[in-house]
Amino acid sequence: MSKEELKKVSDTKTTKLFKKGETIFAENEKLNGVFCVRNGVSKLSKLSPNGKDQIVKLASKGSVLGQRSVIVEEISNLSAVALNDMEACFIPKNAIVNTLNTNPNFAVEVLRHMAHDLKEADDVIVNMSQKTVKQRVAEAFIYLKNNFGEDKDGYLALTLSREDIANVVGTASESVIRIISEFKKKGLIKTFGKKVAIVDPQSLNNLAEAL
Amino acid sequence: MSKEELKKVSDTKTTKLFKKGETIFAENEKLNGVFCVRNGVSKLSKLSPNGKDQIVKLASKGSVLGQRSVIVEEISNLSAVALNDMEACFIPKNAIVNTLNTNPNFAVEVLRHMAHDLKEADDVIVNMSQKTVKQRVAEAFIYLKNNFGEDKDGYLALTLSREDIANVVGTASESVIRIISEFKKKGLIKTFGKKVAIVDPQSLNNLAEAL
DNA sequence: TTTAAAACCTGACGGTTGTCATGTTTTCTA
DNA sequence: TAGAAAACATGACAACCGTCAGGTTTTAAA
Repeated sequence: MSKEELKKVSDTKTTKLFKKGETIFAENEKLNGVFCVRNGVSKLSKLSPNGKDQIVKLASKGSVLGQRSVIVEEISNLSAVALNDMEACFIPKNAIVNTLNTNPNFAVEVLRHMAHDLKEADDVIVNMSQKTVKQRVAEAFIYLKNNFGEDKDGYLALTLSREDIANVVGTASESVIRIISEFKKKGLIKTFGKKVAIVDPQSLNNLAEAL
Repeated sequence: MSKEELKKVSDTKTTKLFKKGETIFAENEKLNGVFCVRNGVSKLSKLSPNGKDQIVKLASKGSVLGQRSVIVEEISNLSAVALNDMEACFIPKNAIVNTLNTNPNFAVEVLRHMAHDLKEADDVIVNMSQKTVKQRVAEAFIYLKNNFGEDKDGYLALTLSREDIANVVGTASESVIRIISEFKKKGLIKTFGKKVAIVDPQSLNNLAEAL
């Protein structure tokens, strides 16, 4: 959703706060508006029949949550949970729908945004189905670095639990833990508590791309 | 893309024919329009770094190919290949873009369609990352039945090669072959040449859903 | 119709990965 | 701050699955 267009609407709205771990909306919930992330990061996930939670996307500042469901007027297919303390503003459904129907530019902006998401989703499908767990973990670290950056000591700015990493990558947390300690032994990454820092980006990338 | 809206445009266009196996467009190709499928089925796939082709979507009558890339004005992220003899009409880029910018209804229709694709993609991500190969093969057969139907003898109307099934499911063709013969032994399916018929939909479904 | 190529099938085998079990460390909260 | 709960870590083990290697059958082309 376009930042400029949204600003018009969102600036008139008050900001909601969500604490770490708090649910913004659940799967199969009827949404009567979207949430625009101002601060913090949210995980969008879907429960699979085997009882595990698959994280489909990590949404940070500038992302809009729930737009898909609002547009097609369906209950949500994903749940959104705060990974750290978050600020988000709520935009009611009718504000969105009205603007969509009257302002072609807005519709096209939203369309562009969704087209981007769709491409990303295609890439995820290919990665999930063609790469090994080890490659996917390597890729996840690269993704976290590229999208959320590093802190002043070089550690990934977004710290995920081993469990959450497992849910991004689609594996068991034990496997993630094992792979992390393997990467450490090989000098690809280092850790401090839950924090992870990429030490050898080149080798990590080669591993992820199967070179 | 909305069938009504598209009809206006597409009815003025001539139909192109593609033979089985023919490429409609390749990955990383610049598209100057979209293809609207009139007849036949196309596979949309993406080459993964390990050299395997991942089929992301099967598109049949009514589907539009290439709209994502045209809308965001990027080269295509997928390739489209005919699985059987196809009829498709070509709609040039500017016709799409013009209508998008002037007709909000059209934009919203396209948006709805893309939102649907996005939800489907999310589901595929969950399936790929959380289910076993066996479950995914079972699900693929159910999908083929629900989306393309059966012929008069009860065989799936769309016949895929073992290789293509493997590329849908994200595995090796040998694994697909082995799983097919296992399903046959268990009385879940039967085959005649390359053709597959679902014999026990209930059990097949239970298997796919991990019940 | 003959022949080559492609698709299909099966077996063997080893690496990968999920599960269970158990122990340690960290985090949360009363 | 003590105790409980959650998260992290590691080992053992079996099932899963990809790969290789060798066949057979089907398809397509000469």
